Amino acid sequence: MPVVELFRALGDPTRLEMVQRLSRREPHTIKSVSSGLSITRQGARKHLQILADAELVTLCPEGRETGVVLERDKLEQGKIFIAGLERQWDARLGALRRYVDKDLEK
Amino acid sequence: MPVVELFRALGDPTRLEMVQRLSRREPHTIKSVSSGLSITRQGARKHLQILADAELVTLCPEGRETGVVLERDKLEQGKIFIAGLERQWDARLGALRRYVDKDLEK
DNA sequence: TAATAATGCAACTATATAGTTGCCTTTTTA
DNA sequence: TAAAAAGGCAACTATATAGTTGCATTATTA
Repeated sequence: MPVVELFRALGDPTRLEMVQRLSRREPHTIKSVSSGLSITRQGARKHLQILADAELVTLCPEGRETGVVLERDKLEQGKIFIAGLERQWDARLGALRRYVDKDLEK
Repeated sequence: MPVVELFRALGDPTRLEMVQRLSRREPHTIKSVSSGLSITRQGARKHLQILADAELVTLCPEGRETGVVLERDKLEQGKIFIAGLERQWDARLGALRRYVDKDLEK
C-alpha cells in the first residue's frame, strides 16, 4: 500500500520540514535541504532516503552534489486518498448522523 | 505540530484499515473496528489509542462497549495541509521549472 | 445470580527507527 | 595539484513501536 508509506514518510517533523522547504523553494541539494536541522548530515540523509523510498522525493546526483526534487504527484495521491475517505464518510453514516441530529432538534 | 501526528497515525497499515472501516460504516465499537485484523485485541487497542491521541478518532464509552467515531475534520486538516504544500510548489519553482522545460523544447 | 461479553491495565519481548561517529571516495576550486 | 566541499558506507547506541500474554473490572443476559 504505497499511500501508507507516503503518510509514514510525512509523519515525522524533520521530514515534514524538508518537504515544506522543497515546496517553498527549489532547486535543493542534500546539503541545502538538510542545513540547520540540529541533526547531523547522516541523520538528515537517512530521512531523505525514507522520503525517496516513499517516492515523495527524487535524488538526482550531478557531479559533486545531489539535487533533491519534490514529487508533486505523490502529494496529490495523498490528498486524493483522504478525499476518498471523506467522500465515503459523507455518503454513509455522516448523512445518517446529520439526519438523526436534525430529527432530535425538534 | 498536530498534522505530523495525523500523518504518523495514518502511516500504518492496521490503522489505515481501521480508518477506512470507519469511513465506510458507522457506528463502530472497539470490537467491531478491531475484528479480523490478525492481531490480538490488545494490539488493535493500542492502534486505536494512537488514532485517538492524534484526534483522528474519538472513543465514546457507553455501558459495556465503547463507540469509535471518525473525526472527519481531522482528515480535512490533512487534506488542507497537503493542498497548501501543492499551492506553494505550484507558485514557485514548479512554475519556473515548467517555464524552463518549455524553453528547452525549442 | 452466574455466565458471558466488552473492555482496561501492566509487564514483557522483539524489532524498527532516529541519531551518532568514523572513515572513505569523488568532484571542484584556489 | 593540494585543499576543500559534497556525499557514501558501515557499525553502533538508545529509544520507540508493534505485538503479545495474563489478569482484573464492569455490564449485560440467560
